[in-house]
Amino acid sequence: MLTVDSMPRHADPALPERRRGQILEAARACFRERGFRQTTIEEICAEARISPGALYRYFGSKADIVAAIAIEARADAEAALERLGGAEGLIEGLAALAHAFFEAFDREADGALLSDIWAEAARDPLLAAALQARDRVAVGRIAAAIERAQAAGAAYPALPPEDAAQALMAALEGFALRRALWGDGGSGEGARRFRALALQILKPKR
Amino acid sequence: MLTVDSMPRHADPALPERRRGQILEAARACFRERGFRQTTIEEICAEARISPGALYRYFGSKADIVAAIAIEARADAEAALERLGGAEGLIEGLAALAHAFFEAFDREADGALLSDIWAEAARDPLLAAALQARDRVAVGRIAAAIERAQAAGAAYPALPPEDAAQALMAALEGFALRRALWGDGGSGEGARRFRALALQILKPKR
DNA sequence: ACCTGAACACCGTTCAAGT
DNA sequence: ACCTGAACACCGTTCAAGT
Repeated sequence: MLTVDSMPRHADPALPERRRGQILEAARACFRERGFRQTTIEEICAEARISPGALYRYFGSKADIVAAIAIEARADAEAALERLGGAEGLIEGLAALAHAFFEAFDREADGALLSDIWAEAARDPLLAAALQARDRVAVGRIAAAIERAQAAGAAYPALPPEDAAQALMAALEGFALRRALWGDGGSGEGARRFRALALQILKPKR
Repeated sequence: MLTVDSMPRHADPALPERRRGQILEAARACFRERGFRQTTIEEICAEARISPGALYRYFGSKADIVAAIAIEARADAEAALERLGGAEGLIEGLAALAHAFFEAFDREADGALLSDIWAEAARDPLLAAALQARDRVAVGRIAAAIERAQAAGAAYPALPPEDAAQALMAALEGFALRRALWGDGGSGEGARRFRALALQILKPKR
């Protein structure tokens, strides 16, 4: 016989999102501690106080978990894109983007996350597409900012804005990788180098 | 009783090198077919016609095998560094380097090898150091070529030669990654972009 | 000295059973 | 509806035994 208490209830609609957050939080803690490959699902489960079976209800695979973390980290960094004005703010804005980019990956894990996500993307077309989509937004924003600066007479790249933006993003990732692999330059060094490059590419010829 | 035939013989001193080559060859074939992570040691052994026990006599781990392949691939690409003259040959030489770099990784495996090696290096300090050593040579050679070009009046980067060289290598790796992850541009496209960037960084101001 | 291949160890993932 | 945790599957690596 059904009592009020035994009546079927609707599931808490916020549960999935909460669980995902709980798992990502735990995973981030573990990755920071031991790196992506050395942490086991079991460890993430222990940290999240959840069973493997439950975890796999919310993420399809271990790779999905890293993907989610890496995409969030990039999103954080790319918030700096919103503040990208044209004209004189351009170089400073790009330097801030670089700074945010490096910071985000330093914070979320050691830099290993950066290369792990690329390795993962190389064999997961869905992840590759997700990264590409973010990249396109970034390149588009930077190119637009360059065009605004050009219109204001504050930048004269010989490269088309789109190509310049592509080169800047490629270099940004290259610098980030160097930083991750061999701690190239302390905290501000990568950002300083990136800034110098941006200046060289974008500043007006005399 | 010892007969001549049963007397201990000196081992073939060339055997280790031959075995390593045989294993690397087999591994390259497998990686090209299926990518690094999907190929198992067992498959490499089958391709090399050798047992797991024998394989582990010549390589300490699966990661060591990838490392050896990646370092060879880089060495191939960097042969272009030797041909890096100063003055007007500079830009063309850099374009050739980029071309060789992309080619080498296209050939050895899909581009996944590029990101796999970075991911591996992020947790293997020995590999990271080996890559860094190669990188330092490359940066040094490029910087020297820039200085020669400057002395000849053919290049006037506002950046110090060393910084310009670092930026070029970072961008080269960034372009290579884009290429690997989302096939950015066909065969010549990455090299073309890199060339345009080098020109922008290095060419004299008017 | 060099090799074989069965056994081991270690995870990522699944699934039958619980509430 | 959501969860548990034991079992499974798959590989990288080792090692006792062979030649």
